[in-house]
Amino acid sequence: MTTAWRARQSRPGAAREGGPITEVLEFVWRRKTVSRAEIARHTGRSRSTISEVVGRLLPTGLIEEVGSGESRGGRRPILMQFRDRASVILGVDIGAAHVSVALTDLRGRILEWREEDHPVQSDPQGTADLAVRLGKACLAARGNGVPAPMGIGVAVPSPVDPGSPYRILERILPAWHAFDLLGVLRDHFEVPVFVDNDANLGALAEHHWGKAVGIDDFAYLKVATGIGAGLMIDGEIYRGATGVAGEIGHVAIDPRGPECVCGNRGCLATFVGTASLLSRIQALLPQFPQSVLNGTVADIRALEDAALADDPLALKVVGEAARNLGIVIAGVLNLMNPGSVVVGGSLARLGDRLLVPLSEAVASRTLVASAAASRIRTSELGPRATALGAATHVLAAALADPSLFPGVGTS
Amino acid sequence: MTTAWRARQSRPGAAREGGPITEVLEFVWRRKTVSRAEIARHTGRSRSTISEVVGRLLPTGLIEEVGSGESRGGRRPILMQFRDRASVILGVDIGAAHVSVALTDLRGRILEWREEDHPVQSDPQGTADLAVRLGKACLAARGNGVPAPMGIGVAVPSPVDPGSPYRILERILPAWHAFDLLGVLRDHFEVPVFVDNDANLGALAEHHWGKAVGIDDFAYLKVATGIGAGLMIDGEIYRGATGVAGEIGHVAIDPRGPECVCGNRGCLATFVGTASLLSRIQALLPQFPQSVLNGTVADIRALEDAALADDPLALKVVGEAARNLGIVIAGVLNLMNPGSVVVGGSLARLGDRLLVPLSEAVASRTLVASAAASRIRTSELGPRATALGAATHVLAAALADPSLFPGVGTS
DNA sequence: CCCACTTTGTTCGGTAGCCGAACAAAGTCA
DNA sequence: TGACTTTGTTCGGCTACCGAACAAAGTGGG
Repeated sequence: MTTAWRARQSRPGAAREGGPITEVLEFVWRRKTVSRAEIARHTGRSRSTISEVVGRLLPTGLIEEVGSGESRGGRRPILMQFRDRASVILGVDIGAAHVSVALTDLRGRILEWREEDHPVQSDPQGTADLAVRLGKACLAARGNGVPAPMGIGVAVPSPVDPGSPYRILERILPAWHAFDLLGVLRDHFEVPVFVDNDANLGALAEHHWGKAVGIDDFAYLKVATGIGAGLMIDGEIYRGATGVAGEIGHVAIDPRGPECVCGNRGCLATFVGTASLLSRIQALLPQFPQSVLNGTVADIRALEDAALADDPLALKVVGEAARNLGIVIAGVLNLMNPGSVVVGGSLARLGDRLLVPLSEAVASRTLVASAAASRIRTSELGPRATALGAATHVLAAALADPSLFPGVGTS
Repeated sequence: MTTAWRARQSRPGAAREGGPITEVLEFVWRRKTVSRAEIARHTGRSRSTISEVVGRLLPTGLIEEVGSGESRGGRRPILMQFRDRASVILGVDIGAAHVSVALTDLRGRILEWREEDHPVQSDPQGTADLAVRLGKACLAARGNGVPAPMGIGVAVPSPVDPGSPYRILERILPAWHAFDLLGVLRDHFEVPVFVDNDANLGALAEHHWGKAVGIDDFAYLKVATGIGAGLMIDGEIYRGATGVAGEIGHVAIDPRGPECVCGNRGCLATFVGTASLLSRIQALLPQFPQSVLNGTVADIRALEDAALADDPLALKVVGEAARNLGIVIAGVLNLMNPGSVVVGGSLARLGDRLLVPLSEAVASRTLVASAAASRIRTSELGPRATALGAATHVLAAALADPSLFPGVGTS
């Protein structure tokens, strides 16, 4: 029963949301230094309004005055900047078999980092305790200078229901049924806690710090143990009707392909999942006796390292995966027409070794008109991208509504 | 350079856009009859605000008072309703080889209908003239009772650039390069003109009058001469970065399939386009000598009629197309997780004969969790859906911003 | 050096939008 | 008949924002 009436003629660049406080805050955040008059010019608000808003924002500590700038023929402007160190954020990455925690400032810099393997699937309480412990370790390592974080973001390897984000993981991990991970974190740190799917948060990280800065419509593919996509539409993460948008692991790419655990044939997951890649190595080893992978323990990191060393077997396996990935990405391009595609996850470190065969597969399956095909890139955020995205979620919430975080200027 | 900062924690049902005028207008439109107090309760605004807004809306003629309703224990409410006949709208459907025009009231009722075949692809000026002539014929047929329409909506069989919607059709139809169809219509009727892609407008029509009423996230597939999709996301039509979102005709579904005009292999268009279906009939005719299609002129309408008569050959061809369509729809479900899928276009009249094999193909390719798979339906709007959607676009614009249409209450 | 002109930032009414309270009108129910 | 409800309107007030006016602080030409 949502509002049925919102379609209208598109009006580019006329969107103004969240009120002037948000507007000013986001503008200051984006620039290095900026004056009141400049804000007024760029936002279209009057100088008096901006002056008043800035006056209310200064005591929060989120922005600060920082000397005066060059004159443009009149009085010199008072420059202001965003206080990146006004507070800190904890970003928690719950992986399939590990937990990692990043402590970041408000500019996405990772101040501290803790990571530990853990049987996440079978042990919810232990996972929650571990997340708390790692988070406390991050805070303790910074000493007295850093007070309580302004919020905690959590990335989970599972769809998140947009309606009730506090029931998570149940679908995929039965042991987590009704376990309140967020409640544990909230009780321990006493700050707001946000959750989202890991691929969605990876997309958010790319949107703020990575290859999708300034691009409001793009698709992010996380290629690691599993495979998932995060879709950003008009600057917001798209979750779909029931929160499972982007679950592309079981898109069929070959009706005659191998059987998948989901019961179908030729799912993408049967071609590019970790397990699939490793078994593919085993199958091809006899043909590549001189491969560095021969005799080693099958491991996704070993595969990546071998590919980076231009091992023929590794390159062949990666190339096959890239082409299959390309089939799905071509479908995404044709259907959604994103402005860009960013490939993340551990395989992204392969760079062009992944991108070249992938782009070829995409180009051969996309209309020439869809020039977006040329804008496929690999992420450079590395293995900490997911935790960073989790922290970014909190930052975005803070910029959108600073009143949610009253105790920011305490530091 | 759009606003980079809009991501935030999802807040269900808290969206309030367009100001109270729009809000009241849309609410009255959706209900049959409604009182001021009821509007206040449902919108969350105060009674005083609603009273004032209604006072400003009444003289426009868009809404009217219509007696009093049942008491709920106190004073009887003054009921109001939307004036469906306050104005009329022209909806123009530019097809591949025909032009059709619908004259509708503000409730989507088609008051007049004109249709004529025309070589659209090669004759832009003639097409524009025909559209003007059919539009005038519709208006003339209603006699003196109906004044000038409040606006004109145009559906074109081509992507529309969301940034500059006045350059259309060029990509696919070179003869239309720089031809200003919208300008011709605007000059002749002197009212606002809106354009969009036919599949997008089909989706809009379903959203207002068809199977997607009340559903803000869904995918509409138009299956006719060609195949295209219209995506509605959060109540708005999604166009993608360059306006070609939903162009699914060349999504690859079988890497070993037949070659397509686009140069790839196994495109959806090679399986379900009109030409493909007809050639498939020819290929199978020898196996079905008793088919009613034997000896007739190959024609898409004949195929549909035969299928409706349960002709085995027709059912086989339709079933194959449905299964191939199902592969793509499964991909759409996995990627976008829409709340519903509506299949439109001429093939939709086959109903369950299309839907049953299609749903089977989808179910076998979708995760069980994605219950959305069960919500695939065929449109019932019929062959006038596209023109109706074009008119609906104008209606939606009017409800969103009634000030755009000053001369409404003239009738 | 002086004076006209700019730009910045603040102050100060004024306006528009919306709300809550109060109130009259019109009803129900015991 | 009287107490209580609901509706719709009026009115005072609050908030957000703007434009105009102004002081502060600069530039540049003569």
